[in-house]
Amino acid sequence: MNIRPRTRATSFDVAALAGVSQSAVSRAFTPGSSLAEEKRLRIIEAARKLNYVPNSIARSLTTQRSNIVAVILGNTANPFYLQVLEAFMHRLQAEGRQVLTFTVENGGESDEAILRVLRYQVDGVILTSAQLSTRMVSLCHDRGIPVVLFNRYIPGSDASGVRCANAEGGRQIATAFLAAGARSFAMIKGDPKGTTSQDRARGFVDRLMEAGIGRDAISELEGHSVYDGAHEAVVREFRDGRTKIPDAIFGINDIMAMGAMDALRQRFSLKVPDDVMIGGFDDIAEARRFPYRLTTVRQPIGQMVDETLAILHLDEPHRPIEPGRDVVVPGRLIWRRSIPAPRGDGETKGA
Amino acid sequence: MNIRPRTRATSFDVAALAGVSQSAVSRAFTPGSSLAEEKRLRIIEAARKLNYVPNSIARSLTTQRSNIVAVILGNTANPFYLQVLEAFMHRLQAEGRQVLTFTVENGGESDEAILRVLRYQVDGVILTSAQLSTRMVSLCHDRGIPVVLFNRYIPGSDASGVRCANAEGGRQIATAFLAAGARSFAMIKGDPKGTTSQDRARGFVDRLMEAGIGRDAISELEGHSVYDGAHEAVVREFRDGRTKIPDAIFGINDIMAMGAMDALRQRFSLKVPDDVMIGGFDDIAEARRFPYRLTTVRQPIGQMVDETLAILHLDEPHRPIEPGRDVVVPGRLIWRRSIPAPRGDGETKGA
DNA sequence: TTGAAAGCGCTAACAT
DNA sequence: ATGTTAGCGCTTTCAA
Repeated sequence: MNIRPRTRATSFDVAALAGVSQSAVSRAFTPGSSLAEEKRLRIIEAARKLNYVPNSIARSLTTQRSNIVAVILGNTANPFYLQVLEAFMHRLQAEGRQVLTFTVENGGESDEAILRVLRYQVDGVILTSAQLSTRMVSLCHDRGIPVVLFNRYIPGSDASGVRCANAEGGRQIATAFLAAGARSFAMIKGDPKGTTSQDRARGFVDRLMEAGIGRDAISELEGHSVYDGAHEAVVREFRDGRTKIPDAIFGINDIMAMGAMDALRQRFSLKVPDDVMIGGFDDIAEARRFPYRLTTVRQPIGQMVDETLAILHLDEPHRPIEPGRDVVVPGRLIWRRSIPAPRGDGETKGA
Repeated sequence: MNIRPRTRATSFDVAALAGVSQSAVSRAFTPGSSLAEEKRLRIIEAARKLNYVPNSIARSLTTQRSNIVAVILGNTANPFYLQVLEAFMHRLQAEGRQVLTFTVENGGESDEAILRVLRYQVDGVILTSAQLSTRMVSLCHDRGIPVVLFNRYIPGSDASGVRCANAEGGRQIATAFLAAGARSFAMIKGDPKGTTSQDRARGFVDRLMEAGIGRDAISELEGHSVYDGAHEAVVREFRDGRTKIPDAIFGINDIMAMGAMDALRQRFSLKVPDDVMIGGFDDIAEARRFPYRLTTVRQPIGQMVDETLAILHLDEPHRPIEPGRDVVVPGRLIWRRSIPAPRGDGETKGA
């Protein structure tokens, strides 16, 4: 407590104090390396005395592995992605890896972010809800850094992606609406450049049209993937009273469904689901709460995270990067209160 | 596109291609270093051809600066801290720094997290809502790494902290309740080890007692700083009908106020503010929305982030670390609907 | 302005 | 099992 070293102890300092060679110190901190137990203990003790902490930066320089994974977030306004970030942090931390976090504008280009994380020799890059040029993908792949898109895919790209069965999910919501008797619809779409929004909308519309619903009975609003965007879109669309409020509204993601729901109640004093039914997608924690109790398609975050990490194969750095895999996992419809349940089966577990 | 280098180009490769020395390449990527403009251009061009990206890991090894700041999150279930993380990411990214993110159990020990980020030679550590042993603080300070606690302080500790005027905020909520005519109260407290919760509660109680309210008219619930915790605490407390529901409930933070509000409405069919009034703290985005419209004390996140970064003084690595500063910034009461406004001034801007 | 050379703290052959 | 040594890719004196 008295002396302030002012400078960090190195493995040499520890070696000197413990009376061993520097490489012994290195070995003492490398699980699985051969070192006499007695010696290891002596080294650990010396290290403790000197407040020695191994320098991972130096380590990375020689091993060519940083143990750092970059997570680039494209839409922090959507709690879903924060939940995803949390899941990645937990998993990666448990494996002894570090997470370097980045945000880019909602749905914006992540090229600059990639360039920056590349400098830090990250072992892998995870991208959520952000655009990515193919040039950046090959830049990463050329240096042996796998890139995986979470909840996105770029057709024909070298980058792999993990996503939910979006079109199928859209269909599920459509089916639920139909079962509840809806005949006119609106959907609030998100980022027009993102495949996620497109796919969900496509599945939704396809299913409706299969049921004989006309295209003109399905209107489209732009909510820009955020709460306020959906809120404003709804107010704007129905404010003048000339546009009839549809029987059912599909928010392409929960946060927009919530924005729409609040707008409907606040500005038009409508009841959900009595006056309008609403469906969402994601199953974020917020949407499960009392004021919303949103019927939605749950994205299995845990499973998607697992798949993402599997593609990254951080443990086997030398395994070649598999190009352009597109892993899709099924979502699950969670019945809550925002769509009347067909045969009164009410709220499913998970509410 | 044809050749896959399989190995990253180094400054030597670039130097060779550009016909200059390796140090020239280094200078070309170091703003402010003296290098003929013509040469710099040639180097940049060669670098582009080789897809060269400077290796920050190697750079850090010599400069002893990593340009990485660690953010350790102690309660990711509270959106407030995610908002804080976002703010830090924005600010730090804009300055060209990287953010290494960590989560620890809600209110848990962050010692292990510190040890891990220390290995990466981070330039500074920001801690939100987590406990920290004084030993870790000196470990960091001894190596010249400043630590600052966000929204927390440890009396007598060497670690600096930035926080809101918590006690004063608690007083403001109490004053608002009193003005609205409340005479019986409950407060939902968070992490009992955290000073934040304690301070807010203290200010709240002090103010009430000054107004002649008896200590027995103020009950205390434990909400563990999370939505569900507050929800359950409220249900548990009032379920049997023997405990009278108070006039006003203070959620020590917004997310708990929301949980309480939902419990009151869902389980006891109570109206807010007609039957119970509710006050919060933080002013998170969720609490501003239609179903909640919570009257709360806004924490000026931007200002707090500024103060935090000022203490970190990342630009002047050699300036000594100022020990144990405790910066407190004032919060502001935001009137919304969960407490009846005294003279009908209703919703303040920011609703 | 430019290049040569000495490290930064560590790992990993290699030799013992 | 342990020590010696040669780098990892960069920055930074120091000379020229």
